[in-house]
Amino acid sequence: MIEQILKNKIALALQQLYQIEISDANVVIEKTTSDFEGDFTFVVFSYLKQTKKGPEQTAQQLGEFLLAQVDEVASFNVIKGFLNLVVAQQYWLNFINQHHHQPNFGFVTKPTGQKILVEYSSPNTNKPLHLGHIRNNLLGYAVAQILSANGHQVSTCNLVNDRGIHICKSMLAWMQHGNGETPETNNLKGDHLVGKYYVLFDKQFKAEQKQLIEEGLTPEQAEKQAPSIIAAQELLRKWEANDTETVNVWKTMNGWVYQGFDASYKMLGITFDKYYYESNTYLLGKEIVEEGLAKGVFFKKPDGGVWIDLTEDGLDQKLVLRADGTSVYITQDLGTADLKYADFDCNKSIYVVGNEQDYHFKVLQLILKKLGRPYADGVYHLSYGMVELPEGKMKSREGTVVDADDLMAAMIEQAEETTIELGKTEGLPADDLNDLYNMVGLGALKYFMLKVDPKKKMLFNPKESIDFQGNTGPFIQYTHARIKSVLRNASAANLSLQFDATEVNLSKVEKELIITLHDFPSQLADAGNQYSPGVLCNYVYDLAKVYSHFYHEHSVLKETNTHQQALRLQLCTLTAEIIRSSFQLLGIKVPERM
RNA sequence: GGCCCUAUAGCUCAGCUGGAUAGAGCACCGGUUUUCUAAACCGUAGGUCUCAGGUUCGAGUCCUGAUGGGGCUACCA
Repeated sequence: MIEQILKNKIALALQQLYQIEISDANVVIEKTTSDFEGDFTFVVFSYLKQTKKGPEQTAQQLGEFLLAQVDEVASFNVIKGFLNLVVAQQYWLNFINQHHHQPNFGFVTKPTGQKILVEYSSPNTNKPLHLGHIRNNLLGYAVAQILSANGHQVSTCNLVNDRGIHICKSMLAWMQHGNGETPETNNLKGDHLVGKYYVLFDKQFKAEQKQLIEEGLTPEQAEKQAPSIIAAQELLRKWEANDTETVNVWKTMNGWVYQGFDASYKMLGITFDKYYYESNTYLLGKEIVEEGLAKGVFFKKPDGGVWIDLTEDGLDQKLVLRADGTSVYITQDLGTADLKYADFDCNKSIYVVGNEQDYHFKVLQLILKKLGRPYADGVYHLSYGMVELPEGKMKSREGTVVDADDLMAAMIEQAEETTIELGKTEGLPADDLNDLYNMVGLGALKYFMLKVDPKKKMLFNPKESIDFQGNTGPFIQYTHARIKSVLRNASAANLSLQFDATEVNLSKVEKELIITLHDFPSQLADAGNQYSPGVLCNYVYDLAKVYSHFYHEHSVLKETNTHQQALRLQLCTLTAEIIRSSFQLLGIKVPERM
């Protein structure tokens, strides 16, 4: 790529002209702002002390050096300390000619040797997935795909939180009020059925608390003494004692939930290489506590609880094992971290988990480091912000959640309405239309969630639904469909894809399009390095916009210069391919027509 | 109390390791269809980048402090 050549030669120039020693990796060049002539810009200000010359003079000398030494540099101009370099048209034409028909252009095919495990989704099995889970799932899936496209060996896993007091709450309510109701008898999706009883428990629990408070108890007392919660805790004890009936109910209800989750995951288009279940892992980590005590990393308090003192690292003291010998969250996570490392031998382990657990993961990584785990440095918490509604935070127990299944269905329905409204249904069979509604509705949803910087909280307004115009998934899908249409027509007319470089002229927008296409590999790398699908979203949107501009300025099929036409066809081909492959990484499908 | 995140146009968001006149979309107003798909394109308008200092050739970006919003931290996961 040209950037590398330029950096290399700039480093050489600095060394030969001014005896400045700098590695080409540290040379920074950027794309020239559109208001100025040139393709790449090198800013000389920071080198002036060493060159002992003025900015214009320094830039001028560097420009002359590059012009003489680098074939690809056609000309240059200097404005203050900015050296603008113009790359020869031949370079751009060669680039498009070489890569226009390369599938998965920009993907790293040579393995980096890095093994990465991405844990995401990690749902509780007491209620259906909601909007927040959608963000998690899409992020985890997309990040795994992007890392894979960057040449890493990526695996994914889902740590299912299938035990604990919250599950017992749903179980209890079902045992009390379910009358044997099942997903089949009621034709209700399994996870929704279980969620219904979770809400029912909470209602009952709240009512009991209210009554106890009226009877003179404090709110704290009422919360602890309500019959429901006592019964749920009893159920948890029975579960831990492996009581047959309890375990059977637990298995049955979790089974319903898994069926429901599978359907939702399928709809979302996400998969996992491995499932971990907390019921199998929740006892892990106790040996590590022993190990830590022996190593002096942990210490025991008089009551028997085991702690770690992280005050020197700017954190607090943290409990790692209760006085009664039972685990806390971090105990299990230590054990699970070891387990994952044993299973996958990964040098990078990514946890896609909400930002309310920032502190927890800081602690986890710190403990792993202090224990001398070889994989500790590779632990990375991909923290994402909450999805908020206009009314504020979602509360699953209060029913103010946006359900994942409902939302997806609503998006697809919206896509259908809009498609019909625009009269785009002509000539397509019903099956294809249904596929299209799915692609567009889910594409809108996915793009909407992925384009936002993960660490920022985001606002989702279900009433306004999601736009299909502007910076959206459907706009980009539409761009793809239009290109495909052009390519279909071109193929029907047997148009040539070969051009002679001496017979073509690059217009401004054609060149802009080539430069944007050329930039894809580095954007993909950025998205990988930053674990941010948003980088890719913004890039593809930018590409689609540049293409649209090109589309409106030039016609392809009616171009009479066959060389120029071939060039344009190549531009179309590569644009469509990059849109397709990028969207694939984001988990979004692209239609051939829409 | 301590720690973390965040603040950019009326709204939702970009702005990469500091670079030239801070960008999109939506909404608003105006224009474009004998031209390969108008879910499109073009144009107008909209900004003290929360505030105050500092670092330097140069700050939306880095540092310090203040304020607003969110989160975590007191044996839940």
